[in-house]
Amino acid sequence: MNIKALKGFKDILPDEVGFWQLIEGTARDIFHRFGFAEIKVPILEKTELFARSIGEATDIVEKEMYTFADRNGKSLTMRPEGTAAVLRAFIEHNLQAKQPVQKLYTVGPMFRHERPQKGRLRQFHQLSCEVLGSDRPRLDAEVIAMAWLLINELGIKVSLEINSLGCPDCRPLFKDTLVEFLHQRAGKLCDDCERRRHTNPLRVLDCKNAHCQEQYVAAPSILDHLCSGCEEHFGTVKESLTQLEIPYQINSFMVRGLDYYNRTTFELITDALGAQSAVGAGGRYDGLVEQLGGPKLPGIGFAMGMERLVLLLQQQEEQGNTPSSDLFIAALGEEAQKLAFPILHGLRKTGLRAGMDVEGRSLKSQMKQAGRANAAFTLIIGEEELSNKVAILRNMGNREQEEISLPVDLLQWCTELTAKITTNQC
RNA sequence: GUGAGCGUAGCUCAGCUGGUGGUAGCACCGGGUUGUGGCCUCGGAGGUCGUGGGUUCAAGUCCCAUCGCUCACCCCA
Repeated sequence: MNIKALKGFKDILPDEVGFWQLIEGTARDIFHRFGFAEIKVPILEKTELFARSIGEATDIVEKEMYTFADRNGKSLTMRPEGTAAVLRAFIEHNLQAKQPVQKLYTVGPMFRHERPQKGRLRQFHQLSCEVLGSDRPRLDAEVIAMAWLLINELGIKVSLEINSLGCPDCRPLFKDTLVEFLHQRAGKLCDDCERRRHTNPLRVLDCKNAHCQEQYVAAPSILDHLCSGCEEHFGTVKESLTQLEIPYQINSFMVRGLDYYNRTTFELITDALGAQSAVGAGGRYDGLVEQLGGPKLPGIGFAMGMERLVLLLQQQEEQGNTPSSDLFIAALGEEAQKLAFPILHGLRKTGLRAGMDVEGRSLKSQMKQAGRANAAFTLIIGEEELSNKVAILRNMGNREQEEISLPVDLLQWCTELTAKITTNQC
Protein backbone atom coordinates (compact mmCIF):
# COMPACT_ATOMS: atom_id res chain seq x y z
CA MET A 1 0.00 0.00 0.00
CA ASN A 2 1.28 3.44 -0.88
CA ILE A 3 1.74 6.03 1.78
CA LYS A 4 -1.10 8.52 1.78
CA ALA A 5 -1.62 11.82 3.53
CA LEU A 6 -3.11 11.73 7.02
CA LYS A 7 -6.86 11.91 7.46
CA GLY A 8 -7.94 15.52 7.32
CA PHE A 9 -4.59 16.67 5.90
CA LYS A 10 -4.82 17.82 2.29
CA ASP A 11 -2.41 18.58 -0.51
CA ILE A 12 -3.20 21.82 -2.24
CA LEU A 13 -2.62 20.93 -5.88
CA PRO A 14 -1.41 23.34 -8.58
CA ASP A 15 -4.84 23.87 -10.13
CA GLU A 16 -6.16 25.09 -6.79
CA VAL A 17 -3.20 27.16 -5.76
CA GLY A 18 -4.30 30.17 -7.83
CA PHE A 19 -7.25 30.66 -5.51
CA TRP A 20 -4.98 30.59 -2.48
CA GLN A 21 -2.66 33.16 -3.96
CA LEU A 22 -5.59 35.38 -4.88
CA ILE A 23 -6.98 35.24 -1.35
CA GLU A 24 -3.68 35.80 0.36
CA GLY A 25 -2.67 38.58 -2.01
CA THR A 26 -5.96 40.41 -1.64
CA ALA A 27 -5.85 39.98 2.13
CA ARG A 28 -2.34 41.37 2.47
CA ASP A 29 -3.22 44.33 0.32
CA ILE A 30 -6.29 45.18 2.34
CA PHE A 31 -4.70 44.55 5.72
CA HIS A 32 -1.86 46.89 4.80
CA ARG A 33 -4.35 49.55 3.76
CA PHE A 34 -5.75 49.35 7.28
CA GLY A 35 -2.32 49.63 8.87
CA PHE A 36 -1.83 46.01 9.85
CA ALA A 37 1.64 44.47 9.92
CA GLU A 38 2.38 40.81 9.43
CA ILE A 39 3.76 38.70 12.23
CA LYS A 40 4.92 35.12 11.84
CA VAL A 41 4.70 32.91 14.89
CA PRO A 42 5.55 29.25 15.54
CA ILE A 43 3.15 26.44 14.87
CA LEU A 44 4.17 24.62 18.03
CA GLU A 45 3.67 26.14 21.48
CA LYS A 46 3.54 25.01 25.09
CA THR A 47 0.19 23.35 25.72
CA GLU A 48 -0.42 25.67 28.65
CA LEU A 49 -0.71 28.68 26.33
CA PHE A 50 -3.83 27.33 24.65
CA ALA A 51 -5.33 25.92 27.80
CA ARG A 52 -5.08 29.32 29.45
CA SER A 53 -6.38 31.38 26.53
CA ILE A 54 -9.00 29.28 24.77
CA GLY A 55 -10.32 27.82 28.02
CA GLU A 56 -9.73 24.53 29.81
CA ALA A 57 -13.32 23.40 29.42
CA THR A 58 -13.75 24.15 25.73
CA ASP A 59 -14.06 21.34 23.19
CA ILE A 60 -11.00 22.58 21.37
CA VAL A 61 -8.79 22.16 24.40
CA GLU A 62 -10.52 19.14 25.83
CA LYS A 63 -10.61 16.90 22.81
CA GLU A 64 -9.38 18.48 19.62
CA MET A 65 -5.78 19.54 20.14
CA TYR A 66 -2.74 17.79 18.74
CA THR A 67 -0.91 17.56 22.03
CA PHE A 68 2.14 15.41 22.67
CA ALA A 69 5.25 15.21 24.78
CA ASP A 70 8.52 16.16 23.13
CA ARG A 71 11.74 14.28 23.74
CA ASN A 72 12.24 16.04 27.06
CA GLY A 73 8.75 15.23 28.27
CA LYS A 74 7.43 18.76 27.82
CA SER A 75 3.80 18.99 26.71
CA LEU A 76 3.54 20.72 23.35
CA THR A 77 0.55 21.53 21.16
CA MET A 78 0.15 22.27 17.46
CA ARG A 79 -1.71 25.56 17.46
CA PRO A 80 -5.49 25.14 17.05
CA GLU A 81 -5.95 28.86 16.35
CA GLY A 82 -3.83 31.94 15.83
CA THR A 83 -4.68 34.48 18.50
CA ALA A 84 -2.98 32.82 21.46
CA ALA A 85 0.43 32.58 19.78
CA VAL A 86 0.28 36.14 18.46
CA LEU A 87 -0.55 37.44 21.92
CA ARG A 88 2.22 35.38 23.45
CA ALA A 89 4.67 36.95 21.01
CA PHE A 90 3.22 40.41 21.65
CA ILE A 91 3.72 40.03 25.38
CA GLU A 92 7.10 38.34 25.12
CA HIS A 93 8.57 41.13 23.00
CA ASN A 94 6.83 44.01 24.75
CA LEU A 95 5.39 45.21 21.48
CA GLN A 96 3.07 47.65 23.23
CA ALA A 97 6.14 49.69 24.16
CA LYS A 98 6.79 50.54 20.51
CA GLN A 99 3.31 51.67 19.63
CA PRO A 100 0.26 52.12 21.86
CA VAL A 101 -2.08 50.32 19.48
CA GLN A 102 -0.74 47.33 17.58
CA LYS A 103 -2.42 45.93 14.49
CA LEU A 104 -1.14 42.49 13.57
CA TYR A 105 -2.07 39.75 11.15
CA THR A 106 -0.77 36.27 10.52
CA VAL A 107 -1.45 33.56 7.94
CA GLY A 108 -0.87 29.89 8.30
CA PRO A 109 -1.97 26.38 9.19
CA MET A 110 -3.95 25.47 12.30
CA PHE A 111 -4.59 21.99 13.64
CA ARG A 112 -7.62 20.42 15.25
CA HIS A 113 -8.26 16.71 15.60
CA GLU A 114 -11.87 16.66 14.41
CA ARG A 115 -13.76 14.37 12.08
CA PRO A 116 -13.26 15.94 8.65
CA GLN A 117 -16.19 17.05 6.53
CA LYS A 118 -16.99 19.69 3.94
CA GLY A 119 -15.09 22.85 4.78
CA ARG A 120 -13.49 21.29 7.83
CA LEU A 121 -10.06 19.70 7.94
CA ARG A 122 -7.59 18.70 10.61
CA GLN A 123 -4.96 20.94 9.13
CA PHE A 124 -6.65 24.08 7.91
CA HIS A 125 -5.48 27.60 7.21
CA GLN A 126 -6.54 30.88 8.68
CA LEU A 127 -6.01 34.53 8.07
CA SER A 128 -5.96 35.94 11.55
CA CYS A 129 -5.99 39.61 12.62
CA GLU A 130 -5.56 41.18 16.03
CA VAL A 131 -5.67 44.74 17.33
CA LEU A 132 -4.20 45.24 20.79
CA GLY A 133 -4.32 48.26 23.04
CA SER A 134 -7.66 49.91 22.40
CA ASP A 135 -11.19 49.30 23.60
CA ARG A 136 -12.85 51.96 21.47
CA PRO A 137 -16.04 50.72 19.82
CA ARG A 138 -15.25 52.44 16.55
CA LEU A 139 -12.26 50.12 16.31
CA ASP A 140 -14.62 47.14 16.47
CA ALA A 141 -16.44 48.55 13.48
CA GLU A 142 -13.16 49.20 11.69
CA VAL A 143 -12.06 45.60 12.15
CA ILE A 144 -15.41 44.27 10.99
CA ALA A 145 -15.28 46.65 8.03
CA MET A 146 -11.89 45.29 7.05
CA ALA A 147 -13.12 41.69 7.07
CA TRP A 148 -16.18 42.78 5.13
CA LEU A 149 -14.09 44.57 2.53
CA LEU A 150 -11.89 41.54 2.00
CA ILE A 151 -14.89 39.31 1.41
CA ASN A 152 -16.33 41.87 -0.98
CA GLU A 153 -13.16 42.33 -2.98
CA LEU A 154 -12.99 38.56 -3.37
CA GLY A 155 -16.51 38.74 -4.75
CA ILE A 156 -17.95 36.39 -2.15
CA LYS A 157 -21.48 36.77 -0.81
CA VAL A 158 -21.90 36.42 2.92
CA SER A 159 -24.04 37.98 5.58
CA LEU A 160 -22.76 39.64 8.71
CA GLU A 161 -24.14 38.82 12.12
CA ILE A 162 -23.14 40.68 15.24
CA ASN A 163 -23.82 40.36 18.91
CA SER A 164 -22.55 41.53 22.26
CA LEU A 165 -21.59 39.02 24.90
CA GLY A 166 -21.38 41.63 27.64
CA CYS A 167 -18.51 41.83 30.09
CA PRO A 168 -17.54 40.21 33.41
CA ASP A 169 -19.91 42.64 35.11
CA CYS A 170 -23.09 41.84 33.23
CA ARG A 171 -22.65 38.45 31.63
CA PRO A 172 -22.80 36.40 34.89
CA LEU A 173 -26.18 37.95 35.68
CA PHE A 174 -27.48 36.99 32.26
CA LYS A 175 -26.04 33.54 32.63
CA ASP A 176 -27.97 33.04 35.87
CA THR A 177 -31.18 34.15 34.20
CA LEU A 178 -30.59 31.81 31.29
CA VAL A 179 -29.75 28.86 33.53
CA GLU A 180 -32.96 29.46 35.42
CA PHE A 181 -34.91 29.57 32.13
CA LEU A 182 -33.32 26.30 31.02
CA HIS A 183 -33.96 24.71 34.39
CA GLN A 184 -37.67 25.31 33.91
CA ARG A 185 -37.49 23.44 30.63
CA ALA A 186 -35.45 20.54 31.89
CA GLY A 187 -36.48 17.36 30.08
CA LYS A 188 -37.93 19.21 27.12
CA LEU A 189 -34.57 19.83 25.49
CA CYS A 190 -32.43 17.64 23.25
CA ASP A 191 -29.70 15.55 24.86
CA ASP A 192 -26.98 17.93 23.74
CA CYS A 193 -28.74 20.91 25.26
CA GLU A 194 -29.35 19.03 28.50
CA ARG A 195 -25.62 18.48 28.66
CA ARG A 196 -24.74 22.03 27.66
CA ARG A 197 -27.20 23.39 30.21
CA HIS A 198 -24.66 22.40 32.83
CA THR A 199 -21.35 22.67 31.02
CA ASN A 200 -21.73 25.78 28.86
CA PRO A 201 -25.26 27.20 29.09
CA LEU A 202 -24.74 30.00 26.53
CA ARG A 203 -24.08 27.40 23.86
CA VAL A 204 -27.62 26.04 23.92
CA LEU A 205 -28.76 29.13 22.09
CA ASP A 206 -27.24 28.15 18.77
CA CYS A 207 -28.48 24.55 18.90
CA LYS A 208 -29.57 23.29 15.49
CA ASN A 209 -32.44 21.23 16.82
CA ALA A 210 -35.69 22.79 15.62
CA HIS A 211 -37.57 21.73 18.73
CA CYS A 212 -35.01 23.40 20.96
CA GLN A 213 -35.10 26.55 18.89
CA GLU A 214 -38.85 26.73 19.38
CA GLN A 215 -38.28 26.81 23.11
CA TYR A 216 -35.58 29.41 22.91
CA VAL A 217 -37.78 31.95 21.18
CA ALA A 218 -38.89 32.86 24.67
CA ALA A 219 -35.37 32.70 26.11
CA PRO A 220 -33.88 35.75 27.77
CA SER A 221 -31.63 37.81 25.50
CA ILE A 222 -28.15 38.90 26.46
CA LEU A 223 -28.88 42.20 24.79
CA ASP A 224 -31.53 42.96 27.42
CA HIS A 225 -29.02 42.32 30.17
CA LEU A 226 -26.06 44.44 29.11
CA CYS A 227 -24.67 46.90 31.61
CA SER A 228 -24.67 50.56 30.61
CA GLY A 229 -21.04 50.44 29.48
CA CYS A 230 -21.61 47.44 27.20
CA GLU A 231 -24.88 48.87 25.99
CA GLU A 232 -23.23 52.09 24.94
CA HIS A 233 -20.30 50.28 23.37
CA PHE A 234 -22.56 48.07 21.27
CA GLY A 235 -24.62 51.09 20.29
CA THR A 236 -21.60 52.85 18.86
CA VAL A 237 -20.50 49.70 16.99
CA LYS A 238 -23.90 49.44 15.32
CA GLU A 239 -23.98 53.13 14.54
CA SER A 240 -20.49 53.02 13.00
CA LEU A 241 -21.35 50.03 10.82
CA THR A 242 -24.43 51.84 9.57
CA GLN A 243 -22.26 54.87 8.85
CA LEU A 244 -20.05 52.69 6.65
CA GLU A 245 -23.12 51.21 4.98
CA ILE A 246 -22.21 47.71 6.05
CA PRO A 247 -25.38 45.63 6.36
CA TYR A 248 -25.58 43.53 9.51
CA GLN A 249 -28.04 41.46 11.42
CA ILE A 250 -28.15 41.25 15.17
CA ASN A 251 -28.14 37.68 16.39
CA SER A 252 -28.45 37.57 20.14
CA PHE A 253 -28.11 33.78 19.99
CA MET A 254 -24.63 33.91 18.53
CA VAL A 255 -22.12 32.57 21.01
CA ARG A 256 -18.48 31.97 20.28
CA GLY A 257 -16.77 28.75 21.16
CA LEU A 258 -13.73 30.27 22.74
CA ASP A 259 -13.98 31.45 26.30
CA TYR A 260 -12.00 34.63 25.90
CA TYR A 261 -14.54 36.68 23.97
CA ASN A 262 -16.47 39.56 25.52
CA ARG A 263 -18.58 42.43 24.21
CA THR A 264 -18.65 42.59 20.41
CA THR A 265 -18.62 39.31 18.50
CA PHE A 266 -19.35 38.79 14.83
CA GLU A 267 -19.57 36.12 12.17
CA LEU A 268 -19.50 36.17 8.41
CA ILE A 269 -22.06 33.57 7.41
CA THR A 270 -22.80 31.65 4.23
CA ASP A 271 -25.32 28.96 3.39
CA ALA A 272 -23.23 27.61 0.52
CA LEU A 273 -20.90 25.38 2.51
CA GLY A 274 -23.16 22.64 3.77
CA ALA A 275 -23.04 22.36 7.52
CA GLN A 276 -20.29 24.91 7.86
CA SER A 277 -21.69 28.40 7.99
CA ALA A 278 -18.91 30.60 9.34
CA VAL A 279 -16.38 31.82 6.81
CA GLY A 280 -14.89 34.24 9.27
CA ALA A 281 -15.55 35.12 12.86
CA GLY A 282 -14.12 37.07 15.72
CA GLY A 283 -14.71 39.44 18.54
CA ARG A 284 -13.36 41.43 21.40
CA TYR A 285 -11.19 39.83 24.07
CA ASP A 286 -10.43 42.55 26.57
CA GLY A 287 -9.13 40.37 29.39
CA LEU A 288 -6.99 38.00 27.39
CA VAL A 289 -3.63 39.79 27.29
CA GLU A 290 -3.64 40.16 31.03
CA GLN A 291 -4.81 36.60 31.47
CA LEU A 292 -1.73 35.45 29.57
CA GLY A 293 0.51 37.38 31.92
CA GLY A 294 0.79 40.57 29.88
CA PRO A 295 -0.21 44.14 30.61
CA LYS A 296 -3.85 45.02 31.14
CA LEU A 297 -4.66 45.76 27.51
CA PRO A 298 -7.88 45.26 25.58
CA GLY A 299 -7.95 43.54 22.21
CA ILE A 300 -10.11 42.48 19.32
CA GLY A 301 -9.53 40.13 16.41
CA PHE A 302 -10.96 37.72 13.91
CA ALA A 303 -10.01 34.73 11.80
CA MET A 304 -11.07 33.66 8.35
CA GLY A 305 -10.97 30.07 7.11
CA MET A 306 -9.01 29.94 3.88
CA GLU A 307 -10.30 26.52 2.77
CA ARG A 308 -13.82 27.85 3.09
CA LEU A 309 -12.99 30.94 1.05
CA VAL A 310 -11.43 28.72 -1.61
CA LEU A 311 -14.55 26.55 -1.74
CA LEU A 312 -16.72 29.61 -2.22
CA LEU A 313 -14.48 31.03 -4.92
CA GLN A 314 -14.45 27.68 -6.72
CA GLN A 315 -18.24 27.56 -6.67
CA GLN A 316 -18.44 31.00 -8.23
CA GLU A 317 -15.91 30.75 -10.99
CA GLU A 318 -15.44 27.28 -12.37
CA GLN A 319 -12.05 28.18 -13.77
CA GLY A 320 -8.66 27.02 -12.69
CA ASN A 321 -6.37 29.73 -13.93
CA THR A 322 -3.89 28.21 -16.32
CA PRO A 323 -0.52 29.82 -15.81
CA SER A 324 0.62 31.38 -19.06
CA SER A 325 4.12 31.63 -20.42
CA ASP A 326 5.91 33.95 -22.85
CA LEU A 327 7.81 31.63 -25.13
CA PHE A 328 8.22 27.99 -26.00
CA ILE A 329 11.28 26.78 -27.89
CA ALA A 330 10.66 23.94 -30.32
CA ALA A 331 14.06 22.60 -31.21
CA LEU A 332 14.23 19.64 -33.60
CA GLY A 333 17.12 17.27 -33.41
CA GLU A 334 20.16 17.05 -31.20
CA GLU A 335 22.05 19.91 -32.86
CA ALA A 336 19.15 22.32 -32.50
CA GLN A 337 18.53 21.23 -28.91
CA LYS A 338 22.14 21.85 -28.04
CA LEU A 339 21.96 25.31 -29.55
CA ALA A 340 18.63 26.11 -27.92
CA PHE A 341 19.61 25.10 -24.42
CA PRO A 342 21.72 28.19 -23.58
CA ILE A 343 19.23 30.40 -25.41
CA LEU A 344 16.45 29.10 -23.13
CA HIS A 345 18.49 29.88 -20.06
CA GLY A 346 19.51 33.28 -21.41
CA LEU A 347 15.87 34.22 -22.02
CA ARG A 348 14.93 33.10 -18.54
CA LYS A 349 17.73 35.19 -17.07
CA THR A 350 16.43 38.27 -18.85
CA GLY A 351 13.01 37.69 -17.36
CA LEU A 352 10.96 35.61 -19.78
CA ARG A 353 8.81 32.70 -18.75
CA ALA A 354 10.20 30.25 -21.25
CA GLY A 355 9.99 26.51 -21.78
CA MET A 356 11.29 23.82 -24.09
CA ASP A 357 10.81 20.16 -24.89
CA VAL A 358 13.66 17.92 -23.84
CA GLU A 359 12.16 14.61 -24.95
CA GLY A 360 13.06 15.11 -28.62
CA ARG A 361 9.50 14.80 -29.82
CA SER A 362 8.03 15.74 -33.18
CA LEU A 363 7.33 19.33 -34.14
CA LYS A 364 3.62 18.69 -34.00
CA SER A 365 3.96 17.39 -30.50
CA GLN A 366 6.10 20.34 -29.48
CA MET A 367 3.58 22.79 -30.90
CA LYS A 368 0.98 21.02 -28.84
CA GLN A 369 3.08 21.50 -25.75
CA ALA A 370 3.47 25.18 -26.59
CA GLY A 371 -0.27 25.51 -26.89
CA ARG A 372 -0.84 23.72 -23.64
CA ALA A 373 1.71 25.89 -21.85
CA ASN A 374 -0.30 28.87 -23.07
CA ALA A 375 2.81 30.33 -24.67
CA ALA A 376 2.48 33.68 -26.42
CA PHE A 377 5.25 32.83 -28.90
CA THR A 378 7.03 29.75 -30.13
CA LEU A 379 10.59 29.82 -31.39
CA ILE A 380 11.13 27.07 -33.95
CA ILE A 381 14.63 25.83 -34.68
CA GLY A 382 14.97 22.91 -37.10
CA GLU A 383 17.57 21.59 -39.51
CA GLU A 384 16.75 24.13 -42.24
CA GLU A 385 16.92 27.02 -39.80
CA LEU A 386 20.11 25.68 -38.36
CA SER A 387 21.89 25.68 -41.70
CA ASN A 388 20.52 29.16 -42.56
CA LYS A 389 21.42 30.43 -39.08
CA VAL A 390 17.85 31.61 -38.43
CA ALA A 391 14.90 30.69 -36.25
CA ILE A 392 11.18 31.13 -36.80
CA LEU A 393 9.29 33.19 -34.27
CA ARG A 394 5.62 32.29 -34.31
CA ASN A 395 2.99 34.42 -32.64
CA MET A 396 0.62 31.84 -31.21
CA GLY A 397 -2.24 34.32 -31.07
CA ASN A 398 -2.43 35.50 -34.67
CA ARG A 399 -0.28 32.70 -36.20
CA GLU A 400 2.04 35.18 -37.85
CA GLN A 401 5.61 34.00 -38.31
CA GLU A 402 8.85 35.77 -38.99
CA GLU A 403 12.44 34.73 -39.43
CA ILE A 404 14.97 36.06 -37.01
CA SER A 405 18.67 35.44 -37.11
CA LEU A 406 20.26 33.21 -34.51
CA PRO A 407 22.38 34.87 -31.85
CA VAL A 408 25.99 35.88 -32.32
CA ASP A 409 26.08 37.67 -28.99
CA LEU A 410 23.76 35.57 -26.82
CA LEU A 411 23.17 38.12 -24.07
CA GLN A 412 22.34 40.98 -26.40
CA TRP A 413 20.18 38.74 -28.57
CA CYS A 414 18.20 37.54 -25.56
CA THR A 415 17.69 41.06 -24.31
CA GLU A 416 16.39 42.18 -27.69
CA LEU A 417 14.06 39.22 -28.10
CA THR A 418 12.76 39.62 -24.56
CA ALA A 419 12.00 43.28 -25.19
CA LYS A 420 10.27 42.45 -28.44
CA ILE A 421 8.12 39.74 -26.92
CA THR A 422 7.10 41.67 -23.85
CA THR A 423 6.00 44.70 -25.87
CA ASN A 424 4.21 42.59 -28.48
CA GLN A 425 2.25 40.70 -25.89
CA CYS A 426 0.21 43.54 -24.50
C1' G B 1 -16.62 10.05 19.83
C1' U B 2 -21.78 8.88 16.98
C1' G B 3 -24.59 7.97 12.34
C1' A B 4 -25.34 7.34 7.01
C1' G B 5 -23.54 6.77 1.97
C1' C B 6 -19.70 5.37 -1.34
C1' G B 7 -14.82 2.68 -3.09
C1' U B 8 -14.33 -0.04 -11.18
C1' A B 9 -8.41 3.56 -15.90
C1' G B 10 -4.84 9.78 -14.00
C1' C B 11 -10.16 12.17 -13.54
C1' U B 12 -15.78 11.64 -14.16
C1' C B 13 -18.45 7.32 -14.44
C1' A B 14 -21.39 2.63 -17.20
C1' G B 15 -21.56 -2.48 -15.75
C1' C B 16 -29.49 -5.17 -15.79
C1' U B 17 -31.85 -10.98 -12.10
C1' G B 18 -23.89 -13.59 -10.43
C1' G B 19 -21.67 -16.00 -16.71
C1' U B 20 -14.63 -13.62 -20.34
C1' G B 21 -13.53 -5.79 -17.20
C1' G B 22 -16.32 -0.77 -21.03
C1' U B 23 -15.78 1.00 -28.86
C1' A B 24 -17.87 5.49 -22.64
C1' G B 25 -16.36 10.90 -21.86
C1' C B 26 -12.10 14.08 -20.38
C1' A B 27 -6.76 13.77 -20.01
C1' C B 28 -2.21 11.33 -21.99
C1' C B 29 0.97 9.24 -26.34
C1' G B 30 1.30 8.49 -31.73
C1' G B 31 -0.43 8.73 -36.96
C1' G B 32 -3.44 11.29 -40.80
C1' U B 33 -0.19 16.67 -42.24
C1' U B 34 7.89 12.84 -44.48
C1' G B 35 8.42 20.44 -40.32
C1' U B 36 3.66 23.94 -37.42
C1' G B 37 -0.78 24.11 -31.54
C1' G B 38 -6.41 24.72 -30.50
C1' C B 39 -10.95 21.75 -34.58
C1' C B 40 -11.59 16.95 -37.03
C1' U B 41 -10.26 11.80 -37.75
C1' C B 42 -7.78 7.04 -36.88
C1' G B 43 -4.98 4.26 -33.57
C1' G B 44 -2.31 3.28 -28.79
C1' A B 45 -1.16 2.92 -23.81
C1' G B 46 -3.29 2.60 -19.22
C1' G B 47 -7.03 -1.78 -14.18
C1' U B 48 -4.26 -6.70 -8.34
C1' C B 49 -12.78 -3.86 -10.02
C1' G B 50 -9.83 -0.55 -2.10
C1' U B 51 -7.97 -5.06 0.84
C1' G B 52 -8.84 -9.96 3.10
C1' G B 53 -12.04 -13.96 3.70
C1' G B 54 -16.76 -16.67 2.60
C1' U B 55 -21.00 -18.68 -0.60
C1' U B 56 -20.92 -20.70 -5.79
C1' C B 57 -19.21 -24.76 -11.29
C1' A B 58 -18.59 -19.30 -11.78
C1' A B 59 -18.23 -12.96 -7.81
C1' G B 60 -16.96 -6.10 -10.04
C1' U B 61 -22.00 -8.08 -8.90
C1' C B 62 -24.26 -11.83 -3.06
C1' C B 63 -22.46 -12.28 2.45
C1' C B 64 -18.83 -11.01 6.41
C1' A B 65 -14.69 -8.38 8.04
C1' U B 66 -11.21 -4.59 7.37
C1' C B 67 -9.10 -0.09 5.45
C1' G B 68 -10.06 4.41 2.98
C1' C B 69 -13.08 8.49 1.30
C1' U B 70 -17.43 11.57 1.67
C1' C B 71 -21.44 13.85 4.12
C1' A B 72 -23.99 14.80 8.62
C1' C B 73 -24.14 15.07 14.30
C1' C B 74 -20.86 17.20 17.92
C1' C B 75 -17.66 21.41 17.59
C1' C B 76 -15.71 25.32 14.77
C1' A B 77 -12.85 29.28 10.58
